[in-house]
This record gives sequence, structure tokens and C-alpha cells, in this order.
Amino acid sequence: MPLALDVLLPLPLPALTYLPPLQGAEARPGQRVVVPWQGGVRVGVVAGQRMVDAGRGLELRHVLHVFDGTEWLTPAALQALGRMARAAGVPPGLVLATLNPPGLHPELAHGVRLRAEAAGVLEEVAPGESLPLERWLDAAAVPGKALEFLRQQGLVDERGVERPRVRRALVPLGEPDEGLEGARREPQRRALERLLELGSVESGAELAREAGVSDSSVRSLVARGYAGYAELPVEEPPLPAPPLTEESLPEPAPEHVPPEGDGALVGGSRRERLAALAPRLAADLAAGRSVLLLAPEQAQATATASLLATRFPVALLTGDASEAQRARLWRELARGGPQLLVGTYLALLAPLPALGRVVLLDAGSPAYKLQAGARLLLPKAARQLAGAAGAAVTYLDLAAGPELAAWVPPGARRALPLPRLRLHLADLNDGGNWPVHPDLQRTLAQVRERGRQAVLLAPRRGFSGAFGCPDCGWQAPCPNCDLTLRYHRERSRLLCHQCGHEERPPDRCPDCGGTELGPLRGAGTQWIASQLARSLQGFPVYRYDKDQRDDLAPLLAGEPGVVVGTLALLSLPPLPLLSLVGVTHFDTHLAAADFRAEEEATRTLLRLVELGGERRPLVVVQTHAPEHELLAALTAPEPEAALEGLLGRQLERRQRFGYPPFSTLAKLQFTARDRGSALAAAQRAADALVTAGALESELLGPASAPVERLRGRFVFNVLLRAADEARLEALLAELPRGYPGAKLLIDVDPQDVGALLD
DNA sequence: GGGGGTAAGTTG
DNA sequence: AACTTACCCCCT
Repeated sequence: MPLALDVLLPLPLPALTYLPPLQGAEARPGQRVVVPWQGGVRVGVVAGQRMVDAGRGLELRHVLHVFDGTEWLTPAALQALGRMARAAGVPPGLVLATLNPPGLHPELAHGVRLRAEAAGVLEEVAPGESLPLERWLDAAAVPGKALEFLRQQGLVDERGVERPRVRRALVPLGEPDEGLEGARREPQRRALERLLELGSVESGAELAREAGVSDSSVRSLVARGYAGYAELPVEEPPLPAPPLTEESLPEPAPEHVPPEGDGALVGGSRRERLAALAPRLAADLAAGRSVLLLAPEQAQATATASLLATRFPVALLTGDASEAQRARLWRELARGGPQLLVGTYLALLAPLPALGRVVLLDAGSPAYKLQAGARLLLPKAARQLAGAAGAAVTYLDLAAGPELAAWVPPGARRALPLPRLRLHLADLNDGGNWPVHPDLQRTLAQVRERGRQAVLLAPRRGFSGAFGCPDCGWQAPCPNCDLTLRYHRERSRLLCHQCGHEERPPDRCPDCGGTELGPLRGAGTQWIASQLARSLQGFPVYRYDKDQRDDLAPLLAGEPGVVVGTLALLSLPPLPLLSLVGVTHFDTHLAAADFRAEEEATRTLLRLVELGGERRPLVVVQTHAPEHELLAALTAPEPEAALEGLLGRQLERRQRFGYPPFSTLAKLQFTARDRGSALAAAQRAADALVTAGALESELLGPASAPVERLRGRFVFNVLLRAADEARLEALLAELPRGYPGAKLLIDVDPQDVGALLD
């Protein structure tokens, strides 16, 4: 019974079995290893050890190399990884790839050494090939088929080692001597002297700039052997540090400090919430425990780290850092003592010693749903990690949503007073001056006069939601999706925001021949920005969406101006003079096709207000439904009580319909090139689930997706609604494996389910 | 008969 | 995910 290792590769696969390395170190769970993979080598993480049957063991291959002693993933992280995979209905390797710890994609050198006996075999499989024996060679030197054959015969040793990172640089190769004397050689001598001062430069052109000489002088210097190119090791990058801030954390009232165990803190401003959290963090550190603080977006992680760094040593881990920086930080975290780490999902598996608490900042943010890979919902993944590590979970949020109410034990919720909104409703039913209501126009004029700043949220990028014929109502459709094409006036193109299809706007209506074609339906960022540029002459108008991210440095430095953008605005750092927030079409948010639309709309408003930092900007909301209960609650004299009442009604509704947090959902999305295959696959899955005992209440659909055709594929959904996670896992395990002609995508905890079904 | 595209199967 | 094999269409 040989010992075998389960190795996780960052690929959508279960753990694969390898034998321990032939010589040298053993490989323990959590360590990084190099393993043979499809004729090459790759880096994986040891997930576990077990015994395998001897017969089976013979066909397995050996781990080629074990990276240095430290555990790259902690036992708790490994355990949580397995739980996340089971809960999400995906292989654990996909979870590893999704959370993307650093150090799994180094440049590897794959070395092979042919045994002496290999000579005869080589002659047979690769005639004419002459290769040195008993010496390490690069694997690429051996023809692939021959290598595979030699491997089966046991005639080759293999190794995988990290290729040292090098950079090509121009370095001095000699001292200035008589060859560089005289006026004609003066530039070359200057260049060489400058190069000796600098030690090395990136390129000849850089040296020419540095020394103030021509490119050709440098070229001659190199040609005459005074300088040359060399491969230098890349220095370790400095650690990413949170930027300094002038803000500070106030002293909190003791009743606002979240509890030592699982708990929550809602309300107030971000600064006030962090201030109330600080004593808890101090206590954790003093007790020798690390704390992981997770933010939904890089900007929030960075801003939070800056504020906390005024009190504690803080490490920051986000996608802003390079892979090499993250790898270095990872190593240092594993070696260091208890500490605070602030980061995005990329920090979830970080090897913090003695993890005692996970803090979820902005806990209900929809940005916590990862849209690629394993489609994890980060708060759930964080709970699984905390469970495995024996750590507490603390939730911070603008306001309590239904999920938070369910996650936090009764009595463990602390609340700061909600910021008072100065909210003005601009009734779009009054008509007039679309897409900017006269009330919003008037307040914008005041912002200009006072030299302040404003942000305007538009429902989409581009100029308009559609392009078509005002006479007969024709709208240009996407050929690949069941959607209208969006009109981008600046580029004079029609674009599909789903599949990327692009075409020129037609001159005539293909239906009625009309020639008055133009923008139709909802106004996008381009439309609003162009209208403001006209009506606010001389006032800077910026745009911030996926198409165009204007440099907002002047605004951040306190210059006046207005930014028009999509929800991308929510990832901006605070604007120092923000005095107006405009929502140009609030109904879009209320009408979103999800049962969480109302909570999302509340959150969006409060987050926009937080862009003002400690200032409380005026909020102007354009809507056709000014009497909506959500808007009434936000403008109530006691918004805390009103929102709490709203929360109660939301919870009651969710319970009545059996929606989260009173159930766990999974969306099974079937796609195929033809409609029949997609529907048949969805039906096959539904039938299999019924056969396996799924209740009528647990199975919704198959139903065609809200957009029935997307990127040239038809989409049908089956929604699973299980009482708890265990039941959902059991149902997912009953799904058939293959669907001819169709693909299945499993999305556990989907965030775009549609309106409440009954 | 084979290039180019898509779909399905495999990876230890 | 990355790679290989199987298959189909169309063209020489």
C-alpha cells in the first residue's frame, strides 16, 4: 500500500493522485509541488495524503519537486476549499483557480535526464536524434512522443524547477580608456560614465536619454565592447502599502463595538463603523489572533486599509498588487505573527497565523458575488473559512438587509444612527427636458456656481438603450442575442453590450423605409454627459463607465466638476467637495429582475451618498414612482425605524415564498446552439431530479431565461430551491453528467434569479 | 483527401 | 484550462 498525494491544480478538476517525490523531502498538505502534467510540468498544492492499492500505484507518476518548507495554504484554508467546492457543485481545483492564490503560475524549467539505456530506445522512436545521456536537458529538446515512450519505459528522470525571474539589462563591460579619448568619442565616454554610475539600465535608448547622447553613440559603445546586455535577477518588489491618509478614527461609544463572537455593525459612515470595530481588532491582536478584513472591491479595501493603518500595522492584498508582490506578501504572512490583513477575494486563502476573525466590509454588497470560475458568494465562502479555522465572523454594512438579519445571532447586531439623507424626488411624470429633470438641472447649476462637485448615475453606458425608427417603432436588434443594440453616438456605432456585436447605424428603417432614425429609450452616460456639457457651459463634465474612465484626479484634488457614470461610480474613492448626487432613472433599479431589487436600490443610494465621505450631499432622484415605499422610508423623520419596518416586510415576503435566507438557491443554466437541445437538456435534468425525489416546491422550471438567446446560444434555466445547503448538495449530486449538444452552468446562490415566484 | 471549424473526451 | 481526438463541411 504505497502512500499517495492528492494534488490540487488550479484547473476545473478534482484533486489528482500522485506518488511522493522519489528523493528528498516529503510533501505535506498545504505545500506547493511541481507535478508532471500533460507532457509538461505544473504547480499544484497538496490537499491530502492517503494510501492507495499497490496495483493502482504503479501507473501513477511522482511529484517532481516540493517548494520550500512553509505551507502555502493552511489546513483551515484547505478544508474550507473543499467545503466551498461541494457547496458550489464544482471541482475543488476550480475553487483554487477562482481564489487565485499567488505562486501557482511560476515560470518552470522542465528538465529531463535520459538514462544510459535510453540510447537504444531513442534510436528506435526518434531515429537520427542525438541527445546527450546522463545529463540534465531542457525537456523541449526531446521530441514529445519519444519522451512519453521513454517515460513509460522508466528510462528518464524528470525535474521541475522555478526559472529565476530575470530581466535583460545594459551593463558596463569596461572602464573608459584611451579608446574613448578625443572630442569625437566624447559622447561615448559620457554614456559609459553614466552607465557606470547607474550600474545598469533597461535599454540603450534609456542610456542615451540618461547621458544626453544620441542612440548611435550608445550603439557604438556596445559594438566596441564597452557595454553589453546581461540577464540580471529581478529584485523582489516592495510590499504594497496602504496609502497615507489625513483622516483619523474617532473614539467609539462602547455600545457600538461589535461582539467578540459572530456579530454585525450597521449604519453610520464607513469611518464610524471602522472606529467602532477598532477596539475589537485591538483585542484580537492582543490575544494573539490574526484578523482578515474582506472588501467587495479594491478601492474599498485600499481606503479601509488606509484608515486602519492610522491605528495598526496593516497588510493590504488586492489585484492592484502584482503577482510577485502578492507572492512575497503571502510568504511574509505565513512567517510572521498575528496581524491584520485587508483585501479582496484574493486574500481569502492567505496563510494568516491563528486566524481569529473574518470581517466582511459592506457585507451585503452584490460585488461579493464572483462572476467567473466557481461563482462563489464571498460572505458564504468566508463563513466556511471561519468555520474551518474556528474564527468569528463580523459583518459591517450600510444598513441591515435580509441576509444579514439571518446570519447574525439575535442580540449580536450593533447599530449606529443612519446618515440623514437630504433627498429630493424629481417626478418624471411632470415631463419636460428629458433626460435631466428641471429640478436636477437647477441644483446642478447651483453646484457650478458654488464650485462644488456632483455625481450622476445613469442606467447604462452609451448614448441610448436602442436605436430605431420613431415612425413605425422598429429597433435595431442584435443578431446573436434577444436584445436591442445600444446606440453609441460618439463612435457612431450600434453595440450589443452582451456579445460585443458591432455595426453601423442604418440610414433607412428596414421595415417602413423611414429616414428619421435616431436614439430611442433610456438615456445612457453619453446622452446625459452631452446634455450637461451644453447646459452647464464651462463646467467640467467627466465620464466614468466601462467605455470611458476619465482621469478624475482634478476632482480628487478638490477641483469643481460633475461625473456622469454607471454603477462603476461606486468603486470611486470619496470626492472631497461632493454636494450633489443625482440618480437619473431610479425606476431601473427598482425594476431590476431580481427579488433583491429593492435592497439593491437602497444600497446603491447609500453608497453614492458615501462618496461624499463625511459631507452629506443633496440626493436628487428622478423617478416615475415618487410614492414608492422605499423612497418614503428613506425620507421618513426616523429612517432607522422606517427601514427596519421595510426589512421586516422583506423578510416576511422572502419567508412566504421560500427565498433566501430561508432557503438555498441554485440556478442551473442550460445553453445550446438550438432551442430544442437547450430545452431538452433542462428537461432531462428536471426529470432526473424528480426521479431522485426532488419535491415540487424544490424545482422551478425549466423556463427560458429572461433573455432567451445570448451570444448565439439559447438559454433555459432550472431553479433549485432547497431548505438548506446539505439538501442542495444532495440534489446537485443527482444531476445527470452529460447533456448532448448542450452545456450546463451551475450557479449556487445566484444574484439574478428574477422576481419572486410562487 | 485534407484544411478549418466545432464538439466531446481526457488529464494522475 | 489545456490539450487531443473525432467529426462534419466544403473545397480542390
